[in-house]
Amino acid sequence: MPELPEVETVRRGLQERALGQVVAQVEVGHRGILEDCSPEDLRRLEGCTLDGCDRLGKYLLLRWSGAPRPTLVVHLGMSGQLTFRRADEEVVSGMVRLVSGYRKSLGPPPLDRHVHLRIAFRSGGEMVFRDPRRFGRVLWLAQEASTHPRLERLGPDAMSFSPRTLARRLQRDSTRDLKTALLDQSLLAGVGNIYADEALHRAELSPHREMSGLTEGERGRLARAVLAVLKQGIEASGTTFRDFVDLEGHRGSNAEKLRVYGRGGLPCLRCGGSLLKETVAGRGTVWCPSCQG
DNA sequence: AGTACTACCTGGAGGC
DNA sequence: TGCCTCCAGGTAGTAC
Repeated sequence: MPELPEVETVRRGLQERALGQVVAQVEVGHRGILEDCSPEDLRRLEGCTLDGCDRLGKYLLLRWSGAPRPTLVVHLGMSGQLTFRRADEEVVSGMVRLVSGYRKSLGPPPLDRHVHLRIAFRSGGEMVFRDPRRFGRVLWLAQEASTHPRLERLGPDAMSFSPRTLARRLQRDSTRDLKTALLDQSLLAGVGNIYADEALHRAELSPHREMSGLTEGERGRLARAVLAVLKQGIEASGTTFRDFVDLEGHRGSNAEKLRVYGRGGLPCLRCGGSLLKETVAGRGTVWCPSCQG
């Protein structure tokens, strides 16, 4: 379930490893992941150079040189994996490994049924988007200045806030419960189910409380908690429960740091009470009724 | 207008 | 062992 820290992990990988790559060939597998664009649109990337990689909430924005400077927008959905390997690397069990002795590509193998986009580079490397559950999406912005309804709906990126400005932002919410508000990408972009639960636990606030009913102190606590859990997730290269991997196929290490998500029925690590798992805002939610008030 | 709920999708886990 | 059912969740669309 890639949320802001997982997407940021992939972005940093692209920044370090894939900038400057020139596209040789674009292949599309399942075209259902394409939104408002066609395989023919994506093939216009051929000859373009990857020269920037930004992130907005859970969306990756891959900027390419060459007029009119197209942007490829990628959302990893639930199970999406974006990986890159150089010509002198191979993929073993999903992980990118250096191969001894440079081996020129013998031509790409057929796409596995979960690979929906493969971008081969002139260097012999390639970038692959794989997504078994197909909740992921790829959007195509033909020009630098163009945008997309999905991006226009997003609020400010969660990591763009200071604790104080985030607390002020949260104050604008109405009577919705905290869990619902944190998941609303138009309020702030990037928080998903895992980090919402972690933030609420850290802030010692019940997911059922109303945002508009928080005291100023509680809102400040929540804002600091949101930023802290996201920061911790980024530092651990993301949370891998099942599918998430970074650009090189490595799992993130934040799962072992989670204090509530996936721990329903187990003792609370803060007070020892039993963690409750229930459905809030239509999502599995784990929290501690004895210390989250 | 603002809010709430459901469909989409597949692999893995658990039950029998 | 094998088959069936259920569950996970981000987003858009629909219903209210």
